Amino acid sequence: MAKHQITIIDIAKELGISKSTVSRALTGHLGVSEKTRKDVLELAEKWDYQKNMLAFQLMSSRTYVIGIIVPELMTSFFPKVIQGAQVAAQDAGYSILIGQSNEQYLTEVANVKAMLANRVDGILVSLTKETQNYEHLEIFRRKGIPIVMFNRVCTELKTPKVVLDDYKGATEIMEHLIASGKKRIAHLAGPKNLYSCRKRKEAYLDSLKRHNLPIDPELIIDYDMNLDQVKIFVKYWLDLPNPPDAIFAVNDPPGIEAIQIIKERGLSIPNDIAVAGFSDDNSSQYVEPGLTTIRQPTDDMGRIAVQLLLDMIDKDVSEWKTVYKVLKPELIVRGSSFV
Amino acid sequence: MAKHQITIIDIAKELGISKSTVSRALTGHLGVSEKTRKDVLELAEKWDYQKNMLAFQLMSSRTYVIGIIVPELMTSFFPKVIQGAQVAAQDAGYSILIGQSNEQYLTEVANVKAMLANRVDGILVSLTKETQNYEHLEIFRRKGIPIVMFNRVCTELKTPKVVLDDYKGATEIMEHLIASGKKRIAHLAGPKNLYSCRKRKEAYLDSLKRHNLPIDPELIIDYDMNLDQVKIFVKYWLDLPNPPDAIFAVNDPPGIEAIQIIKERGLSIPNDIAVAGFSDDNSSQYVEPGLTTIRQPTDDMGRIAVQLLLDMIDKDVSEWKTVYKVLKPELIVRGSSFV
DNA sequence: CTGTTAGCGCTTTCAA
DNA sequence: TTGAAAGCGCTAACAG
Repeated sequence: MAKHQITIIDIAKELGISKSTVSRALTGHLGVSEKTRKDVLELAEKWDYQKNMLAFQLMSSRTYVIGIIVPELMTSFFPKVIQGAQVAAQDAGYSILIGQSNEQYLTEVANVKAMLANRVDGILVSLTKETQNYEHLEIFRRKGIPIVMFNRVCTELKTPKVVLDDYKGATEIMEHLIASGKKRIAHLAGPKNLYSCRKRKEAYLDSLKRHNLPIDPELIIDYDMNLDQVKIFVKYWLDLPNPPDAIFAVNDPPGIEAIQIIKERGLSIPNDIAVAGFSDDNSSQYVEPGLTTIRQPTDDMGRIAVQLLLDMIDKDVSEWKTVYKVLKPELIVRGSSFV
Repeated sequence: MAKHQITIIDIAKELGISKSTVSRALTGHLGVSEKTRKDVLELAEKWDYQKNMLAFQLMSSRTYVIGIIVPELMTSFFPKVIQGAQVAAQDAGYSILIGQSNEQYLTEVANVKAMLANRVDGILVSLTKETQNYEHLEIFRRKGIPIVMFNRVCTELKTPKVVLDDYKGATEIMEHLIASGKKRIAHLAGPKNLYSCRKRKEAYLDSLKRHNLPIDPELIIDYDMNLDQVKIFVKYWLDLPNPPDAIFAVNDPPGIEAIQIIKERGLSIPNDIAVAGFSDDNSSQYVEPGLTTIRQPTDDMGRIAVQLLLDMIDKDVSEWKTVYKVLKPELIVRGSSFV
């Protein structure tokens, strides 16, 4: 490992000047003669000099890196949010360090520790479905490192959050299904500790009440995001003496899965059973029929989360505000609920 | 910004001992009294001490970070490879820094520079569709930082590569289509500077020749991965006096798009026209009919790439071998080509 | 305009 | 078993 990374000292030696002068020339400071500056820049270019950020970060105690921890990258949702975040971060001179928790609490904790050790200037977090303890995130506040939650947030932490108006989105789905004449709507609910899933379920229940439709406990199943089980749940519903005429899934993957199963049974979608999901996954437009869903403003979510974070960086903990930013959902009606 | 990150000095001060002793206790070195070790560890735990990796990395000139640069995260392919890489890296005590080049050469260069500045111990790269100049990657070799290419590789760089046997995969697709009785197979080819796309095209041409099928230039269109244009190309083909009876797209997104367009025309898939893609995107199983495609062993690809990289780290540049690892494709036949 | 010094937090000598 | 000093590469402060 003959890692010969060029340093300021190398350049200084070659040019026979002091390293501080080289540093000044490189950072574009005033007070360097035109000739010296030119010599330094030329040699740096020729030798592929790259500032050792490690050293710079160590002395400035700033890394200009924002950590972002997401539960998964398989559905298109998080990659889209990351894209939005990346653009905003880049504009402000920050890089993004991505951590993937794979929906596991322990991996999330490990990611958090790694980010802490790497001295990120702040982190954006979207929780795993398992996370119920927030000790690992509270450390950030204690250490004065800003943290912004997005999408998968929790009420226990006092910190800015960017979320979709899940209640409104779910209500739009329900209103749409009910307006289509559906009366026995089943709900595949998400993990109970995810706030957004609770909100969606709440909207489901409230919508039924508002329209004086009966709430049948048989039609509500808590789904822990294990796709393999969807088949069992949907078949259970289809086999009921009085099966549902619509299924509102907490997000798109199980909605897509449900469509497959219903088609296998030879039932008609949406006439026999309508299906709706949430979050507009890439695949949802391609299923046959297309899956009715809620589109989230992913770009905005990433951008706003970064902005909130940048606002906190440089400010004292005492000045931090716990903004709660709620974004608007957009109903996307496709063939799974509408002919 | 009252960032009060606990340091070894803080602990040393509190305990009234020297920082070197604290360091020794923390790193589990011998030659520390039981009591001192216990005191230090307890206080560290109590105060949430996190080693400042920046400082450690600066002195050890090792970051234990592997950079991975991918062109996009929207299709499920790269996230899957990353997942495989992440597991392998984690097992070896490395973290992964993800850079997304958005298929833009300049962004790729910027990513590379950022990784260099952050002193990653090595990088995995999959090129953008635009990349034709490899100067930014050659720097790594000069600096003694290992680099492994995967999926989107180039012949110009002497460095280990992990790729799918694109020629074989494309041949399997072609053999399958031809065996299904298709005789006028169109090919939506990928960007010319992507080696894997050239190989797929080569297989397309060779397969036609082998079966004494005519090669019609009208049926070969170079597609620059701009999805919007697919509509134009496919319509052009459909409007030919003698339209194709099958379309082999260089990857899945345009294949899926083609299916939509053909269906809009009221043509039957696969009877009138069969369609095939490449890489088995998540969405491909959900289109109607399902898209015939080639599955890549994404997990293996990520894992092997990391292994090759780790083999190079610590070794001198002179010992680096330019392994060329070729993985086996798997043909996935779905309704778009088979009834 | 340029050189010298000190220090970011850590580990690793070398001494005691 | 412990402490003191040096150094990783950089920049800011202070002299000259």
